[in-house]
Amino acid sequence: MPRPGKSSYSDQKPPYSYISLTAMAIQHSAEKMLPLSDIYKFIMERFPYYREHTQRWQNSLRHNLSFNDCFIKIPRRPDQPGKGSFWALHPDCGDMFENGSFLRRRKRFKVLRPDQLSNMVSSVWPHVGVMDSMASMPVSHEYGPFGVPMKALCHPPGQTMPAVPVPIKPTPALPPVSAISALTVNSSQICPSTLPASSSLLEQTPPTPSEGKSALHSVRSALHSVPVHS
DNA sequence: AAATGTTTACTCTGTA
DNA sequence: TACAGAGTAAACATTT
Repeated sequence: MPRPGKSSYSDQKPPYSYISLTAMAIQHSAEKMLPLSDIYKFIMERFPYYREHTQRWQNSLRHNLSFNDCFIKIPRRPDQPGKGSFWALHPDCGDMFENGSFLRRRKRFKVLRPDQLSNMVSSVWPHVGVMDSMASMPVSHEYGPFGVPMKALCHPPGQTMPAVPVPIKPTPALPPVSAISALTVNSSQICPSTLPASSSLLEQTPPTPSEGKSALHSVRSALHSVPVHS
C-alpha cells in the first residue's frame, strides 16, 4: 500500500492531459511539428513522472494523437528519411483550454472528411499538399520542414497553450520542486519570427482551473500587442 | 523486430 | 443524471 501524503516530486502527475502535453511539445518546437519520438523526449525531459511506465503512457499518447482531431499528421518527404510522420496542431486548436484547465478541453473540433482535411491543410500550409514537387524549394528561415511557412505554423495572438516548463536534466539527485513549478513563457517560442523577446510570465504551474485561468490571462495580456499574422 | 499508427472497448470524472 | 472528455488496455496493421 502506498503511504498517503508521502510522494516524491517525480510521483506527482503533472496537471496536464496528454493532449495538452503533446500540444505543448509541438508548440515548443521551432517548426511547430514533431515526430512521435521527439514528443516523448520533450515530455520525459520536463516531467520526471513520465520517465516511468513508458509503455503505458506512450500508448495512451499515441491513442490521443490518432483519436483527437486537434492533431494532424504531416508525412515526411522522401528525402527526409525516418520513422513515422510529423505531428502538428490543428489550426483551430487555439483556445482548446479556454476554461483554464489543462486537464480538460473546452470543446471538440469539427470532424472533417478526408477531402476537407486535405483542403484545410493545403490552405493553411500550402506546401504540404505539393510535397512531391518541393525538391527545389529554396532554403530559407521563413520555412519549416517540407517548406511549410513558419508564419503559417504560428498561432495568432490570443491562441494560447500551456506554459512550457524548463527541461529537467535526468540527474540522480532530484531537483527541488521549484525547478519544475517555475514556468517561463517564451513568446518567441510561440512564434519565433514575429514575437518580441521572451518574458517571464508565470511563477507557478497552474494546478487548478482558476489559477490556470489567471495564467492564461497573463499570457493573453502579454500577447495583446503582437501583430496579427495573415 | 521495433516503432509507429489505428481502432475498439471500457472505466472514471467533470460538467450542464 | 446524461453526456462528453480523458485515461488505459489491447489487438491489429503498417512502416522502417
